[in-house]
Amino acid sequence: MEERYDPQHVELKWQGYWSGKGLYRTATDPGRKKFYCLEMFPYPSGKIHMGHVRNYAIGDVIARYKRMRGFTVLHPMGWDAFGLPAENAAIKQGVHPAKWTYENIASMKKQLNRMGLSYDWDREVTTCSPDYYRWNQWFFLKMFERGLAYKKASFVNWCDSCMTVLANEQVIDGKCWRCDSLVVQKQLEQWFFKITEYAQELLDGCDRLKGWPENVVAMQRNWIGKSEGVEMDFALDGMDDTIRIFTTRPDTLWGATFVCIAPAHPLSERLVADKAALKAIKEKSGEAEEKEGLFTGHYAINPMNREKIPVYVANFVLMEYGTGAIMSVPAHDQRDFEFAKKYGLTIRVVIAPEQPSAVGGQQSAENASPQSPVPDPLESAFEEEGILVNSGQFTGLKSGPARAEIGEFIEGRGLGKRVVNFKIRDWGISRQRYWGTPIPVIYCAACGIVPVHEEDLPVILPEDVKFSGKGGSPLLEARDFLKVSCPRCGGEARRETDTMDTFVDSSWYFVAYCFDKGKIDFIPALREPRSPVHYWMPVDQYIGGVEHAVLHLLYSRFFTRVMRDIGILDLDEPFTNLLTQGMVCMETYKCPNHDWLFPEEVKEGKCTLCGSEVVKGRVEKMSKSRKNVVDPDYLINRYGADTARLFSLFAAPPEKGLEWSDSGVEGAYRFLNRIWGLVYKNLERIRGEGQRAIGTGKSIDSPTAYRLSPAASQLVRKTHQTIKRVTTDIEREYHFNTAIAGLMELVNDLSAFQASTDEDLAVLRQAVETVLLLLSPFSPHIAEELWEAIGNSPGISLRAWPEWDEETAREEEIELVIQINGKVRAKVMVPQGLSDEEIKEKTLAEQKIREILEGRAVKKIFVVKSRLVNIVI
RNA sequence: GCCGGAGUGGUGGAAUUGGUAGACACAAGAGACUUAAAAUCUCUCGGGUCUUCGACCCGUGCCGGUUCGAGUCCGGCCUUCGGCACCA
Repeated sequence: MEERYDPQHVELKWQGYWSGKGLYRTATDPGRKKFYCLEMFPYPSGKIHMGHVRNYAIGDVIARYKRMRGFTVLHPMGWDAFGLPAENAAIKQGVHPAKWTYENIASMKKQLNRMGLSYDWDREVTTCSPDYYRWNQWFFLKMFERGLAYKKASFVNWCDSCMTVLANEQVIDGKCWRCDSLVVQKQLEQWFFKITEYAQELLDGCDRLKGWPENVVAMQRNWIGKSEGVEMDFALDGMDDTIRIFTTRPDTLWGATFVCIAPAHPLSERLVADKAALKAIKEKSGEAEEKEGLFTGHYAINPMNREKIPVYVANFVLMEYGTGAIMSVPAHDQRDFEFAKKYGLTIRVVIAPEQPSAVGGQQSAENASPQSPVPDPLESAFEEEGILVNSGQFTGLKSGPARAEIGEFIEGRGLGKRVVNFKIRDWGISRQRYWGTPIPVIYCAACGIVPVHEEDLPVILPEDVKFSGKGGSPLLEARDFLKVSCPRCGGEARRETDTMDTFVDSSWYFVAYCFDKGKIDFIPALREPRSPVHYWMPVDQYIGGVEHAVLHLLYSRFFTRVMRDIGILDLDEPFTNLLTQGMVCMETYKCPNHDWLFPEEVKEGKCTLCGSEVVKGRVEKMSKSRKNVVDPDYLINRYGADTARLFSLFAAPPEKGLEWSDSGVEGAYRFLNRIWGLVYKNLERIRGEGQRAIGTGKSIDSPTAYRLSPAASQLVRKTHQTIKRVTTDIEREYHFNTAIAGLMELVNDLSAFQASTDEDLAVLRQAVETVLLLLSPFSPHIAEELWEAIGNSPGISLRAWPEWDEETAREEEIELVIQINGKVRAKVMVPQGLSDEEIKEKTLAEQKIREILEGRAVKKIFVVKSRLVNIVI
């Protein structure tokens, strides 16, 4: 029996025990309530970082807690294993991406296991394995059948010297990250998933994401970007063509004094004579700061007032949104205003601000005087709503009603129609990359695009390819892969060489875990209502970084609906509750000679490399570039996983940023040591006497059950209060930091407790057991070790979570706070459960209060039940 | 610009539905133990005033309001972080 707390020894022992017994294998028991707890799976970069530690510690506490509460828990882990870094490693180091990836997985898995995370590794999922990605291909085929996967030409970042498409992240200052040559926008045929088909549904679903952080929901809404307006045709003067524009402000139609079209608009080539100027504006559009335009020499007719207005090509108009053409209302749109100023165009006011109405009450009266509510039309556009002026028959209406009426008018006259526009665009999934899922499509000269037959899946990514580093996908050189016969006509054909965006892999992995032993098979699920998918989905608690607030989470919501429509899922939303944990941050240090320094390179404010004074930087997200990183391995070697977990859970609530501090880690370590010492100090006594008393069958759950010393009854009470506190803190928003604080309080009381009688020892034992049970989700190894040490059979993590008794937890006496006019004047101890009248009497009888009240009239007394009295004088 | 958070001691952070501001920890200081140090344990720890025990005053970014009572609710600002960004 070890006397000293040795985390390495304890943790290895219990990790071996857990895996040996298969303690965290998923138990599918339809009789119990299920709980699916999921953390975002990592990219296997090779090493875990503190962000992982925090994410997985949070998830593990929830999984362990729910298990103790009697749920059947699914708590899986896997690998988001396709992606660029593996390919870069192949180019730079000559390692095959598969080898690199699987080696990284092995070492990261070791690290995760050292943290004592309670995963069911039987369900491990690796997205680069054919067993997994065949289903990517299967989904693709299903979506292709439904027209949800399609091919179209679109603009992409293209590097001419590397001959490849680049992701936005690989374009640095408009240049290729690899060869530094200028990146151009090139039109290429690309595969898309039609997420726009679900835009409205994804938006509506936002209202039902009650368990998601508001900001994430807001970001999703924002990204989907619905706006309602009208589309209408402006005829070109003296030509047969018309320009279709989109506006959300039909109430400003009479103020339209020019029309702008996007440089990429199909009409711009035809309308502009000066091709060189057009080319210039096309090349600059996108990142240009300054608004620039080019007069086409043509005029359009405003259909409302038959006015002839000039048509411009303008760099601030986007082809991708709306119709790629706008009517410009400089008086009421800031961008149009700036443009009109620059090119000397007419600015006509058609919306007047509403007068501050009397209904507004005091505020508007107060605010009215200092600044005039009427903006000077010459300084900026008036973009708010108001009353229409100079607007023909609609003059005098308010903006809102005017929009409705004008909308009807336009539709009635056949001038245009009311439309809904979304910002969200279809999801381009083609990547000219090797390390990804092959898109299961074959090109046949005779038949065109032919999907691979379902029974021919998976289309295996060939391993025997060359990584030249010269750009272009290695698949283009893979003859055996490329050459294929057409599934339709049998003729000679060629495979698609593009692979899928890795976000496809992560859009449904949470469903993959539902299958036992990772044997994914959606085909029976199509018919079988008892499929494990239906049992486990949706994910009850999802935990991950906020950086995925839009892409991954939105794609997953989209995929879930597609899966529903295919018939393998019976729900709309994949994640009932979402917790976005904050970043792990740390101080930064900078040396005048050596730039950023690792924390260990700083000693007493000096750089250890050159001895010069170190400048303290901001607290920033841990990152290699800032060198403000702590290696989880180092931490675990030095303090153990229990300490690492405890600290990262205690220092801040999970949704907030976590600032790393070495002394904070020390503090967590000290706390565990205190518990260790506490148990071993009393070990002989609570193993013997304590157990005997418990063994009588009576549990010490009420101070009145035995004749207990006041100190012992206080400890029983505190124990029950702590169970209540820890439980409610976990249940309510997963506030582990306050739950742990509660545990610390109980441990502090326990340390001070002197047990003399057998009853005292029984109380002590019960309190210790409670501490260990409550601690076990946070720091499971030490809890197991001490649980066994005091004579219990191992396996604390599957024990029932302790219950508290409301009656026992209640204090007999309460501290009554006495206020006079809202200020605290006295505190008295009073028995629990007095009536308001009795409390008033007690208060007024108090010596100090009598002194203060001397000669003053009491106006009123407020009593807050068992807490506070406020006397108004 | 738009959307969403956040401003509380030296620091991280507590404070159910308005009801004792600063739980719990870190750092700091003092003491005990020790030949000494580390570890451990005990005490102090928002600011100020006063004659002490103790008492009183001020204090949750700023200004105002509601209320017996505001960190919490309302109105108006300031600062800061994150996201989107010429979306018509």
